[in-house]
Amino acid sequence: MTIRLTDSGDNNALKPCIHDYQVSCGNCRLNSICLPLALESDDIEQLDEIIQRSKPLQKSQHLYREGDDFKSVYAVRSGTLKAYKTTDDGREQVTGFYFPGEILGMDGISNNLHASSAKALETAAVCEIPFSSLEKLSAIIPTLQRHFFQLMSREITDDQQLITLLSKNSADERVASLMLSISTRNSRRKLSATQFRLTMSRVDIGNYLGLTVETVSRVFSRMQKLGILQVDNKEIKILDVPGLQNMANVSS
Amino acid sequence: MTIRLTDSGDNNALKPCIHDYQVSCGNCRLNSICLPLALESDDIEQLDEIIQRSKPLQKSQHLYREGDDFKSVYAVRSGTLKAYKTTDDGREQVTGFYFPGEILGMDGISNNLHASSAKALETAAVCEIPFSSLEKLSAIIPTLQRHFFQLMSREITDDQQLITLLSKNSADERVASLMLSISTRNSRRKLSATQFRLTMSRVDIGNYLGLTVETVSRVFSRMQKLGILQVDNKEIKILDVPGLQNMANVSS
DNA sequence: GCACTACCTTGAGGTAAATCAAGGTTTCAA
DNA sequence: TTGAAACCTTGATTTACCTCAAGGTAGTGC
Repeated sequence: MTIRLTDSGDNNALKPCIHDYQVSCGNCRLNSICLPLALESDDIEQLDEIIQRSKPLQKSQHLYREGDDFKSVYAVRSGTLKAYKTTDDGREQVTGFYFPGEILGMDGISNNLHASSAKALETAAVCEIPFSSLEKLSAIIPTLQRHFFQLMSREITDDQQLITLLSKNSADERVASLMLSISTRNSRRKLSATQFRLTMSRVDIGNYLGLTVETVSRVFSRMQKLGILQVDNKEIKILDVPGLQNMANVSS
Repeated sequence: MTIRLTDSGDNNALKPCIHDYQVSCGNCRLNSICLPLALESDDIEQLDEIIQRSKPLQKSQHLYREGDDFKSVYAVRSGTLKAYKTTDDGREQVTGFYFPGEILGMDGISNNLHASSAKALETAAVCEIPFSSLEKLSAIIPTLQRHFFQLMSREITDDQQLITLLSKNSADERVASLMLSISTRNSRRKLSATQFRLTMSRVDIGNYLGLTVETVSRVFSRMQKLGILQVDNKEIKILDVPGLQNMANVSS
């Protein structure tokens, strides 16, 4: 992962130094679910030019902090991040988990300051999209403008979903819903919908769902006992999808 | 508010018939806090042209319903509206209250379907802003594009605020926060920050804050007993602003 | 490999808010 | 003006989740 300029003396020495975080949107395997979605190939090239790819974040490193000047939004390339706010009385509120192909940082647009902090839950790579360039490009590529409006709107509906979950659902329902959400997002990325490793701690999950660690832990134990989930620390296997959906209280 | 065509026989009879919902953005007293904010006067004229003003909604009439085709976003001109979703098991989740100068309907952009319903809490007038026109205009008026991005971002941060409130705060804190929010939004519109009439029922408040009616009612009684609020049914008078802020647990 | 720390689980007991219940008030239409 | 429906308040009881407590497990740096 480190840049090794002293690798070799021959003329092709630079080639192996083009690291995978320098892959362009056109080649990126996430382009069908990420910002380039629905763009023409020459539009993708224009988008490519404004995007900055930097070296990966280490676990627990911050991408930005609440109150930082807002300059860019970010697309997750690999790994997972959590976004969180610190409340007036110093406690933490996790506002979202972000997986590859998802965009974060849009909450900073309104005041030109990041409204939340973002931290890597594991080694993670992101594409930085300078917002001023994105604005200019949006004005000339209607599809891009539309798509970015849709992404922001999506963030709103996701938040509303969480509001409903927090306001109306039991601990069991909340945890079940999160497991289903992770499952769905995994399958969008062509990963297993039934088996995955949680990158966030029980504390983070509880924090996101408005529950204590103990409650989250008890829900997992209960689900395991019911044969809905197989839980081995962070390793999750969904054994009974309909059972989980039923527990989450969702129709279909 | 009623149309009186038989008012008078003289030539000026039509003048009083130009109702206030036909006022242009340029003349609207809300233009400093609404969508035209920060626009140049000729830009405002262009915006004016795409905006449709129709006759007011009666109390409990819907502006749009969850699942309706998404065509427009709306700016509240007068009155109050609530946005709500119906959960899978048929219960209602209020996702927001909208006051004059505020924009609603942006959650419909992501799927081209309204993600929530909007209902008037009292007689209310709105300006309809067809989204496709707004998109086109945004591409040629950078300030408008920026401003609309900011409005959407603002909706996201507001939702995150509510998420935190639901996840971390007690019933007292939630109700106190809502009272402060209404107070702040009133003063933005040059109305009294300390005295107002609630347009929503206790059920709506509870629904929005993730509480039952009974709890909301008890919190109001408690606040009254503590001399923080004077509550006379829907009429609210804030007697002790610092006390209310203290109860809401906000740092000033 | 060991020790330190962070993380996870389980149990017992307490509590804020939900539920259930009943009576009062306001609103609105006939 | 009256009656019905919607809305609001207050009390008693229940409950889901929190808090406190303690022990176990996994990960990490020396």
